[in-house]
Amino acid sequence: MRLFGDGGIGATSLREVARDTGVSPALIVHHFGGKDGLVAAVDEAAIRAFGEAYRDVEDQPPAELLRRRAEQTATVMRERPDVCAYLGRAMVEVTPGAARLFGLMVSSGREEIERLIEAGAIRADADRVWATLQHFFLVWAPLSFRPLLEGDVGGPLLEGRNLDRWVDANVELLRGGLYR
Amino acid sequence: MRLFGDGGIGATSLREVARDTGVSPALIVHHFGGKDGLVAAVDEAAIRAFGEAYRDVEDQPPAELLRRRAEQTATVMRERPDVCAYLGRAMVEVTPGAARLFGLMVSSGREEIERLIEAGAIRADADRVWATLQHFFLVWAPLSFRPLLEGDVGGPLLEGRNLDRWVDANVELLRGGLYR
DNA sequence: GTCTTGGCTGAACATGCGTTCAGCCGCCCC
DNA sequence: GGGGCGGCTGAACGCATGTTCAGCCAAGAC
Repeated sequence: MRLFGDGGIGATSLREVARDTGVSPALIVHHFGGKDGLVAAVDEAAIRAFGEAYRDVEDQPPAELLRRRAEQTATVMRERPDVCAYLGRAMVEVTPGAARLFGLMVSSGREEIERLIEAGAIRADADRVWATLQHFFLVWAPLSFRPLLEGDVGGPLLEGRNLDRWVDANVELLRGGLYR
Repeated sequence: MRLFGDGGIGATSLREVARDTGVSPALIVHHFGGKDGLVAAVDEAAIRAFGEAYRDVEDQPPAELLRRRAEQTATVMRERPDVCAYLGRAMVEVTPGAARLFGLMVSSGREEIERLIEAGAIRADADRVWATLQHFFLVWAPLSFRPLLEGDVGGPLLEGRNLDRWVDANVELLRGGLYR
């Protein structure tokens, strides 16, 4: 997961993984059936690790729910940067598991938005599809653009106190916009 | 550009490009000095094509400026989907040119945000760094996530009338938020 | 008509890839 | 203590990649 996340999935060879793990390439094939199998296993592990952060989040007031979601992602970033780096890559390399996860997040996000609109917590004239995607992008783009962020913005934008600032910025943007 | 945008830069071989163009792989090497040179040339062409859409946008009222930016990107998506597909890929594969472009967009976006804050058009307590990145993500994420969007959401989300909806959704989110 | 030039190619090269497979070797059962 | 077994490996395979290079061949100069 760490190697795939750092170097990209397609660009990381089985031999690299084997060398890093201290086993032979043949063993990886033996266990996982090939590189695709390995990717599928890593997908599953990453999705499980990420999904665990999203337990018991129901029944919160809308604004708090939003903050909770962002905070949970920030927590995963802090505690399992490898998982986040991997999922960010997997999303843009369109791993089967990542596509599944995306489908899940979009459809459940969509349902939640519908619910929030009905409850009057979100503007009724909001575009349901794009509102869902905006939520997704604001949370996930930092993961997928991480190499770019760290390479050019410079600082460790996705660590420490900066993550709190990121959560705050997202919550404030979604609550009240940026312009006045 | 089209092949790199569709299949990814690292995953598209020189031979594929040669076959599609009707020349020999050796000619590409002869002209561009190798695959890296070809990527650099495509980078430059894409950045130029994309940059041309951003001419003469100064001196607009803030809210209109925002809309103009989004509309210009939407226009490029409509007229040069190849450029957008390529740049979306280049951003996540961190091509040298894409990193340069990202640096440029972030620093100029940052300056603009400062200006808008001073002018009172943006909340003074906004986080300058993250506000810049939010703008960037909302505009660029659809480009980089395009394969995912089309694969899973289904429809041609980045075509026709959907692009207008995308622009509207972004403008409304940045102006007034989503929740109330 | 001949010569020169330069765009362009086919064939080959070294390298690295994912994968296969015969077989080693330490562990557990009898 | 001997025998079977399964985790694990080294070496090889076929293939695709980026790159090199000697040389073809049409076009322009004289």
